[in-house]
Amino acid sequence: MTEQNTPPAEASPSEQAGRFARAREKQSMAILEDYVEMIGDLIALHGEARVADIAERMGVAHPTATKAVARLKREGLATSRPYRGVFLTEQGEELANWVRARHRTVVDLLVAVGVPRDTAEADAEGIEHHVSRRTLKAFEAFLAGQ
Amino acid sequence: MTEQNTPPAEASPSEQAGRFARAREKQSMAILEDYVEMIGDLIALHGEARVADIAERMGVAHPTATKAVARLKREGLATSRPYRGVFLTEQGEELANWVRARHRTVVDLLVAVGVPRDTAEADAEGIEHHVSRRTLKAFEAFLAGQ
DNA sequence: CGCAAAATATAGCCATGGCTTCATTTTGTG
DNA sequence: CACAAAATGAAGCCATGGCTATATTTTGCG
Repeated sequence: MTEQNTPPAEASPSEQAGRFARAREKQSMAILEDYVEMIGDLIALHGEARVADIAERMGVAHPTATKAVARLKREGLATSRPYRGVFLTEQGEELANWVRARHRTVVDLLVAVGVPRDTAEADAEGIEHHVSRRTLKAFEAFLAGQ
Repeated sequence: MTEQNTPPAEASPSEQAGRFARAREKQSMAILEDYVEMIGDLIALHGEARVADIAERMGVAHPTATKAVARLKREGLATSRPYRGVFLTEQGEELANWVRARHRTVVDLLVAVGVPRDTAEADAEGIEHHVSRRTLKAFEAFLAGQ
């Protein structure tokens, strides 16, 4: 027994089920978002995104990055030709910009409430994907009122 | 073009790779944590956790819940006998308490920075799994200093 | 007490996102 | 300019976490 916690109370089963379902949906977007942002960064940095660089920075083997790119293409977020670099479609670029902005806001908020910068960067990598527009708005307002 | 964002800059490739790898690890713990917390809640509420209830509240089909329970047993977090309810081991209970406390803290922090309560509840379901101990400490300190 | 309904388990399918291994194409250098 | 090294692609494996469909066991009620 570590602590005494307030027992449940909570919401109705179906409400709760919906929350979990939505959290799972967001998770399926998360990897897509990560790759899109990464590709955007690499293009900004090197003029193009090579599969090898994507893989290295995502911390995965290249075939994994290749598969991810295939999925991005299927979703209309990226384009590529065999043995050439990867590029973002307009839609992909928009998503990358949005994701990058959200990432910054999340990090800034964490720092604003006292989280050390490097911890904030690390945690934001997972947190950001679950921050809804509503919550993001609240974060922005809070930061503005600092 | 939606916005002009600061280009990358960022951290070294290997640092970044490490962050993504860690975020992925946390993700693999997330579902485990969700189920453990849910089982703890149901036991507090009904004296036992039935597979059917777990499935309903998690918003999944029962075989999915059964599989999850099997994994929890493998990990030493839960026990069960065929056609009987599911219970937590001591380790499972500790985890459930910790997870529940973290969830509350995350919701409270979101509310404290201006997120509407129901949005906070929903987003917390995904966010909480990526909140490190360090960040949690910062959240607690911030809430205490309100 | 027996039997139908409800709960649980089992089997087998699918997609995802990792991986390794091997083939192919590009690249750059001697 | 040829060829080795590097980059990319293709194939196939594994675990996870969903699902449906089908068996089995418990349970509760007439």
